[in-house]
Amino acid sequence: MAHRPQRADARRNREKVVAAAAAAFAESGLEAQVEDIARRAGVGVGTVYRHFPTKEALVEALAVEHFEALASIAEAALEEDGAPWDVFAAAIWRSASAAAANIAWCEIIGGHPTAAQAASPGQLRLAAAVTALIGRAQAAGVMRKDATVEDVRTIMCGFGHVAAARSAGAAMDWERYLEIALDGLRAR
Amino acid sequence: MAHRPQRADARRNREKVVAAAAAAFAESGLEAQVEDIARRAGVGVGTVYRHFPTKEALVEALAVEHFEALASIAEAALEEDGAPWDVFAAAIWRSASAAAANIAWCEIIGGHPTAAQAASPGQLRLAAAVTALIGRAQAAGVMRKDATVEDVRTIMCGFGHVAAARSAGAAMDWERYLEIALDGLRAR
Amino acid sequence: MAHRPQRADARRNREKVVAAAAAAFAESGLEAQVEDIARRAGVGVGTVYRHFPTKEALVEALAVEHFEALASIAEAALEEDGAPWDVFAAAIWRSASAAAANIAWCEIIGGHPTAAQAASPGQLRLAAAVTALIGRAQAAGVMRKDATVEDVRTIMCGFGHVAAARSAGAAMDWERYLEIALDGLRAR
Amino acid sequence: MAHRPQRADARRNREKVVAAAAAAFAESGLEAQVEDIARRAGVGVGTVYRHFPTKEALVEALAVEHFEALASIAEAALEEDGAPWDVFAAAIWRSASAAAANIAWCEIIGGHPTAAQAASPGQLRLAAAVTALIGRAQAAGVMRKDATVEDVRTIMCGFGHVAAARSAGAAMDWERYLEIALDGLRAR
DNA sequence: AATGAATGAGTCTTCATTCAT
DNA sequence: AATGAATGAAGACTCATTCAT
Repeated sequence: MAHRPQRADARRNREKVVAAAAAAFAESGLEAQVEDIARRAGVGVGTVYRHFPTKEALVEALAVEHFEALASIAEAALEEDGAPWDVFAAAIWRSASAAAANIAWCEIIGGHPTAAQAASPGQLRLAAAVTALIGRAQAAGVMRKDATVEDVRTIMCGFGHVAAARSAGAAMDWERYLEIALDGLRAR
Repeated sequence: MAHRPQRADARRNREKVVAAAAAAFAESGLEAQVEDIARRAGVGVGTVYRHFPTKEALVEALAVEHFEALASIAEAALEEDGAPWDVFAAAIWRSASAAAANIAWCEIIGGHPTAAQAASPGQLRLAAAVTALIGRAQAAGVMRKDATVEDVRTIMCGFGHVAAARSAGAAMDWERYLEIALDGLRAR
Repeated sequence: MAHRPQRADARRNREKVVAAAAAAFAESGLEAQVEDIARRAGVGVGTVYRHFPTKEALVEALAVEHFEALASIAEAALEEDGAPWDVFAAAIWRSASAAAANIAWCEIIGGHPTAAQAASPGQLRLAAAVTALIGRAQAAGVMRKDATVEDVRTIMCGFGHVAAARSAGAAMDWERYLEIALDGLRAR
Repeated sequence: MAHRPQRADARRNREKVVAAAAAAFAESGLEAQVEDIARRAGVGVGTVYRHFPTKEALVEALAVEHFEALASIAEAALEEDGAPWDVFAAAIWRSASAAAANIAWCEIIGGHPTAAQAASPGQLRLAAAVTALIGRAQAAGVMRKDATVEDVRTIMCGFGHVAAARSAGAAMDWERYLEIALDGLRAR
C-alpha cells in the first residue's frame, strides 16, 4: 500500500517514455535510439528498460496505441451520417494523415513482425469497424463486392512506404496514392 | 589484348560479387553485411571493395541493374500486340514479379536516396517506355486521363512495402494489391 | 547533490582512461589503438567512447593536459629566484624531461593539426609565461635579442623528434640536443 | 646470357620504382601507399614487390640513397675554399634544403629504425666528411670544441620534425631553427 | 618477369542492453 | 525505482602483401 505514490510516479514515467518514444520514432523512424528517447523523456535509459524490456517492446506498445487511434477514427466514422463511400473514404484519409506524419508507423505498418503478430484489441476494433464501413459501402453498391479489410490493410501498408519515401525527401505524393487506391476499391 | 584472361577472371569475380550481393540483399534487405556478401561470393571482403568502393555503391549498381531489367520489360511490352490495357497491366505484373522476391529492391524503390538521385539510363528508358504504354492506354480510353508515370512509380513504391511485408512473414498479398491499384488507374 | 557518488565513479573511470591513453600514447605514439587503451584502463571500448567522442578527441584532451603541465612548469619558473638564464633553462629542461617519455607528445608537438589548431588556455598560459621568461633573460642581456616564444616552440618541436628517436631505439641524445639548442638562444 | 635484355628491363623498372617511391614518400611521407607508388612508376604492385620484399625495404633503399646525396654534399663542401665555419654551415643549409622538401625523409631522419640501423656506405662517407668539416672548424676555433658528428645528426633529426611540421601546415620555421641550432654549435 | 586481382587481419566507431550505485 | 555509466558484439572499410595468370 505504501507503494501507491511510487506507482503513480512510475506510471507517469512510463507515460513520459511512451510520449518521448512516439515523438522520436515519428521523427526518425525505427532507427531512433533508445538513448534519445530517454533524453526526450527526461529519464535515464534504465528507466526506459524498466518499463519496456526491449526497444522492440516499446515499438510494439506504440503500435498498439496507434491501432487504438485508428480504431477510434474508424469507429467515429461509423457514427457519422453521410454517403457510405464518403464516410469510408474520409476515415481512410484521416487515418492516412495521422500516419503520414509518423515515420516509424509508416515503416511498421504491415511489414513489421510486431504489428503483424499482435492482434491487439485496437486491431480487432479497427478490423471490426472497417469491416462495417466496407459492408455499408458494399450494400450501397459503391464499393467493389470483393473488397475486404485485408485489402484496406494492404493499401495502407503500401501507403506507409509512399509516405515514408516522401518524408525521406523523395518526390512521392501520398495524396495521389490514396486517390488511386481508393478508386481501385470503388465499384465500377 | 594480352591481358584479357586476367580481365576475364576479374570480371567473373565481379559477377560473383554482384550475384552474391543481389542474393544477400534480396534475402536480407539493405542491412545485408558486406562480409556476408563476400562469403557468398567465395571471395574476401577486399575483393568486394576492389570492385565497389562502398557498400552504397554496390547497392547503387544493383539498383541500376534492376532498373535496366524493368526498362527491358517495359520496352518489350511496347513491342507486343494486344489490347493497350492488357499490355500495360502485363508489364506491371511482370515487373512486380521480378521485384517481389527482392527485399532490397522493395526497400529502395522510391525511398532510397541512391535510387532517387541517380537518373540512370535505365530509369530514363523505363520512364519513357512506361509513358508510352500509358499514352496508348489513354488513347484507347481505357486508362484514366490524369494518370502519369509518377503515378505508376508511386504505386510501385507502395508495392515494395507490401511485397517486403510478405517476405517478412506478414499476411500481405501483393497480387491483390496490384489488382486494386491497377483498377484505380483504369478509366471509369 | 545526490548523484555525486556516480559522478565520482565515472570520473575515476575517465581518469583511468586518460591515464591508460597517456601510457599507450607515450609508449606507442599516436598509432596506439583504442582497444588497447581500453584494455589498459580495464574498461570496454564503449567506455572510452563515452568519455571521448573520437580517438582524436582523446589525443586532443591529452595534448591540452600536457600544455597545462608545461604552462605550470613555466609559471612556476616565473616565481623562482635566480639568474634569469638559469631560470629559463631550468624550465626548458623540466619541460623536456616531462615530454621526453611521451612519444605521442613528441609526435604531436608542433606538427599535429590537433595541437596546432586549438589555442587552449594552457597553450596561452604557456606562451605568456615563456614570453616573460624570455623577456627577463633578454633584459639581463643573457639571451639573444631576437629570440621569441616561437623560437622556443620550434626548438621543442625539434626536441620531440630527437626524444622520439631515442624512444624508438636510435642513438639520439636529447640532453645534448637541448644543450646545443639552448646555447643557440644565448646572447653571444 | 639470354637474360641480359630482361635484366636491363628489370633494372629500368627498379629505377622507375625507386623514383616513384621517392616522389610519393617525399609528397606524402611514410604513409604513402605501395599501390600509389606502383601507379606512379607505371608498374603493378607485384613489380614493386619483386624488387623490394617489403615497403620497409623500399624506405631503406631510399634512405640509403638520401645518405649518398648528403654525403656528396658534405664531400663537395670539403673541396670548397672558404672560411671553415661558412663551409660547414653552407653544407648544413644545403642538406637541410634538400631534406625539407621530402616529408618521408623528415620523418625518418634519426628516428626510424631503418635509418638508424643500417650503416650504409653513404652514412659512413657522410660521417667522415662531416667529421672533417667539424675538425677544420674546430681547428679554426670557430666551432665549440666538444661538437661531434653525433651532434650534427641530432640537430638534423630535430630539423626533420620542424620541417615536417611546416609541411603539415604548422607555423614552423626551419630556417630559423637552423640559425639557432648552428649558433649553438659555434664557439663562444 | 610483370601484372593487378585477391586476401584478410586490423582499425575505428555505434548502439542495444546490463548493472553498480 | 531511477540513473546513466559500462559493456562488447558488430559492421564498414583500409592496405601491406601474396599469388594465379
